[in-house]
Amino acid sequence: MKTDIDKVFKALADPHRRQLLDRLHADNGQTLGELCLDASMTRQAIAKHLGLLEAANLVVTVWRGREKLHYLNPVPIQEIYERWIHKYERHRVRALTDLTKALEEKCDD
Amino acid sequence: MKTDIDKVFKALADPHRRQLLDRLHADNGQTLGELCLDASMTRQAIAKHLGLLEAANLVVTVWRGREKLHYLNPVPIQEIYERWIHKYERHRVRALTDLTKALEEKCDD
DNA sequence: TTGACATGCAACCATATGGTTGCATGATAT
DNA sequence: ATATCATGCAACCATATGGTTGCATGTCAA
Repeated sequence: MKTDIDKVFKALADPHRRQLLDRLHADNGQTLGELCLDASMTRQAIAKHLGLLEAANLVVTVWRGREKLHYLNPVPIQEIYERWIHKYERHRVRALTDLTKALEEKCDD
Repeated sequence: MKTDIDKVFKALADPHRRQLLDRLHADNGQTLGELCLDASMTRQAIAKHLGLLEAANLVVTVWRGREKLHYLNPVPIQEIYERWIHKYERHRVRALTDLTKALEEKCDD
């Protein structure tokens, strides 16, 4: 079984999907049709990408008649930060000194 | 051609690779052999994962005799935050209100 | 010097992934 | 009512990905 956080990382791994999030970030609540304009792939391909983003809870959808509106959900991105990136930030300085020390020793040969 | 940031996102997409980063975070400068202990796959598989992490500049290596030491490089993770996550954080409240408003309208049917 | 040890390289395999095409379904507008 | 529009579903395909096995290379230690 995939963890929630794994689904989010996987969803973010594709540049097209990140671009879709960017487009929703610029203009929230777009329909599938709108998100397909000026795209270099078929509607079905984009619908699949949106499906993955939805499964990762990065996008939430609302039906309005026959249109499906797509909204950005910023919560999982925030969780990636808090549960994963943040801990590396805390010890960032130590990791960097480890690294530079190792690289210096390398040059002492 | 893959962008730098894309390589980092791709590298972070695999749970085994994130686990390797976690292990280096806990104990920096480990050899390949050490990183293979208690792992459920072959040395070669782990070496491939480390190769991707190195290509994404998330890990930097130093040779010491016949051993290869692996160090965590926190810089790309920080860049992911600054160049990508941060902008979503800034408009987080707006995105959330967009979302809840849309969900409320959905219930007004 | 020779054997053991740490790692690299390459071929190969199964499955996942990203994309396509074709058709089905349900809502809207005339 | 019916044609059109927005979307979903399913089969299919090529390539990417994650893993394996087998062998080669270079370093250390006896």
